[in-house]
Amino acid sequence: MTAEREARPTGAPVRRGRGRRPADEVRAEVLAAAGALLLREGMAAFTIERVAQEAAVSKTTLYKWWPSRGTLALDGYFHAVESTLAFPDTGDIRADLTAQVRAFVRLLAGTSAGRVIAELIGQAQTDPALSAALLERYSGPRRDLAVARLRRAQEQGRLRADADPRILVDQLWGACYHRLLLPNEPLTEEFAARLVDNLLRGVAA
Amino acid sequence: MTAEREARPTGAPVRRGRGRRPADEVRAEVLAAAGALLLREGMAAFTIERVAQEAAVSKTTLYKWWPSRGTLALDGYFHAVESTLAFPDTGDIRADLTAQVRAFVRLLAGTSAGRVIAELIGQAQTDPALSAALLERYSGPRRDLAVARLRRAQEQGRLRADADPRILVDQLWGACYHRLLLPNEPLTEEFAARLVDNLLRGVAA
DNA sequence: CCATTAATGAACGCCGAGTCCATATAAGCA
DNA sequence: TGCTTATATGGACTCGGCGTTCATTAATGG
Repeated sequence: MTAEREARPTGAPVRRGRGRRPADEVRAEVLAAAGALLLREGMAAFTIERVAQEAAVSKTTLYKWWPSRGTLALDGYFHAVESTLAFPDTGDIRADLTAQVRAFVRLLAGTSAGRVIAELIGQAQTDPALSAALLERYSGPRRDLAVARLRRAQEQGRLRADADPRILVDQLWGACYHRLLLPNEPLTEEFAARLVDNLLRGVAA
Repeated sequence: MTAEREARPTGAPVRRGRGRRPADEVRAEVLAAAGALLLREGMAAFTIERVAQEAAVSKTTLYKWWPSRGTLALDGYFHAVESTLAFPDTGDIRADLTAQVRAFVRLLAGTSAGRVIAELIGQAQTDPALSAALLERYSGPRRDLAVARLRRAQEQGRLRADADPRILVDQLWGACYHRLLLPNEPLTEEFAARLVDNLLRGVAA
């Protein structure tokens, strides 16, 4: 008697009946809806109830698969931006660093991803599950890539051997996060370039 | 007829009757309760309702004076820690920077202030009122002090004249915030010292 | 083709946000 | 000093999201 056979136009999943459904299908719909909602309206509007509604899925399903709002948001973000994890090595460490930090600044300041990342980091400060996921799946891997590239530069004698690559990462990307999260000063590509410059040349007179 | 004349022991304000009360008195009780709650249980437990209860004050009063949960928390934090804003100038820029960044790391990693600051910055990402207050009353003034000290070093010829002090601030304190907010790596005093070292000497081979 | 399995959806209780209105008290005035 | 007025106050109220429970229904496998 339930005559609910409508074609799904785009984006808006139709309400299905009750009962078991293929997990993959549901998961895909959830991630799509979560990512879209996140980029469109930000973390403030990103509520479990809202995601359930937009994905045409029950809250129970969400709670079954994701431990917290934050982790769901993180998965939605990854699904939406399809981040390409790579750190090219042209042999020129200065050029490579500058290119990477510039690209990062462009991502943060030029797209809606910046706000989302800021809100995810913010949410992580009071959401242990998100914090763990963020470290393991986002900042950790990126940090590792940068450290690896810096280590190679050290081996090639382009960088002082006694400089800790892990600390350099904080002084390059951490500085960008600083301007993202506490925006007293603007986040520009010129800023990115000067970060690299300061560190390589040193600023002592 | 209301026989409610009890001595206020410590910390726990007695319930008063209805009606107007001296604003200063109420404000002091609110800030004390807010600060204590914040340091004791963190931002997750810091709810308007909870503060109202612990300060023995009605929610209406809180909403009348503070635009958001975050700004109330910020005021409570300042009331609790009595931050001493100073940036000594001994003439030795390296020593001064190292001392300041070290002290900052000690504050972040060694006391409960670190968690609170992290949670405030986190909350600010989705709370415009807190964001504005944080920039104007916390990060802004601190940034200005550091920039002023760096400018003096430039005038004295200790620092390259073409280095932007504002960017150096990001590469020193921003790096610390990075390890605070995305704790993939530990936040130690040795880290603080090496931040200064890297920047002053440069890391190019 | 049917029995088993397991995800689903709706409803429920709880809690905190933010608002409204009658009230009691402090402040102002005579 | 005594009264009036102005205003902060407190409790009640609505709204919305969280997280859970339980009967239901479809997918799965023999």
